[in-house]
Amino acid sequence: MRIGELSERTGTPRRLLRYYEEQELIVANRCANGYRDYDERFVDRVMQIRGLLDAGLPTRIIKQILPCLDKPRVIYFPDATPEMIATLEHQRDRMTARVECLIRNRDAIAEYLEVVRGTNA
Amino acid sequence: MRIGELSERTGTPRRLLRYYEEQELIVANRCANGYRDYDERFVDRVMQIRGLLDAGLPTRIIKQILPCLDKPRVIYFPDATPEMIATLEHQRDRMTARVECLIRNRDAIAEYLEVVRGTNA
DNA sequence: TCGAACCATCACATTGATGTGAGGGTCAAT
DNA sequence: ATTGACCCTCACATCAATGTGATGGTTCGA
Repeated sequence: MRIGELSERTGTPRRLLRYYEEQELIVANRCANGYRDYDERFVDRVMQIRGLLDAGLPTRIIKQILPCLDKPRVIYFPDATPEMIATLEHQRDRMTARVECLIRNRDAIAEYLEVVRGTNA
Repeated sequence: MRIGELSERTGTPRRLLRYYEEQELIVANRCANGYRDYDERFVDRVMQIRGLLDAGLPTRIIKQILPCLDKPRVIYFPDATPEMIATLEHQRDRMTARVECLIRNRDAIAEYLEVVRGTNA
């Protein structure tokens, strides 16, 4: 598929798909005429990127963790340098902290909503 | 306490404490000489702000949800307009989505790390 | 062959969260 | 009274993510 379809199917502006490519989060094939050519897997991949961006991870970090998230678990051990592992562990812990913070605050919001609803009902 | 102490105790640059005030996330008292004056509660409050920012929420949204997160649950119903409630519900759902995305990806990272560790052990 | 609807690159603008520094008060200790 | 360590405001700079538009090539159907 071309960039327009991927854009529609992921709800992502073309501009951003090109930007993600520039940041090396995705690598598109090119047709003979220079058009980008994506296969189905890019839909999930792009949604994953958007979710992570939305959750506060910068592209630089996403680029580092994406390669180890591929579905058919293919691990290229050459990539698994000690530094890489340390980075991943660090990011894993940061994500856990984020999750806790989000849950804590979301629950507080939910509780507030319930009190308000209960009072107004 | 003054801004320097709050900065140290929260690990937040003074610049940012002033920025949060400018964005109306916090409102500092002023001493006679114009210095900002914070009490203990600002420590938690600032950490909460930082956590939410780190989790990808913009100050504009944080400003909206903060008032309903105060510990001694004090609900000012004048604030609880239908729009406000709708906003809160929307943010609550977005936060849930973020949590799910983060957990999914964090677990994938953790799994990767375990496989790598297992293989190298 | 012409126009619509794609695609490309390039470049400049904006927004939000920050960094940094200038220019200048306050205050406590010397 | 001076110095050092605070504080103030203001303003410009930066960075990442994103918007927007200029300029031009490709494809396809009327």
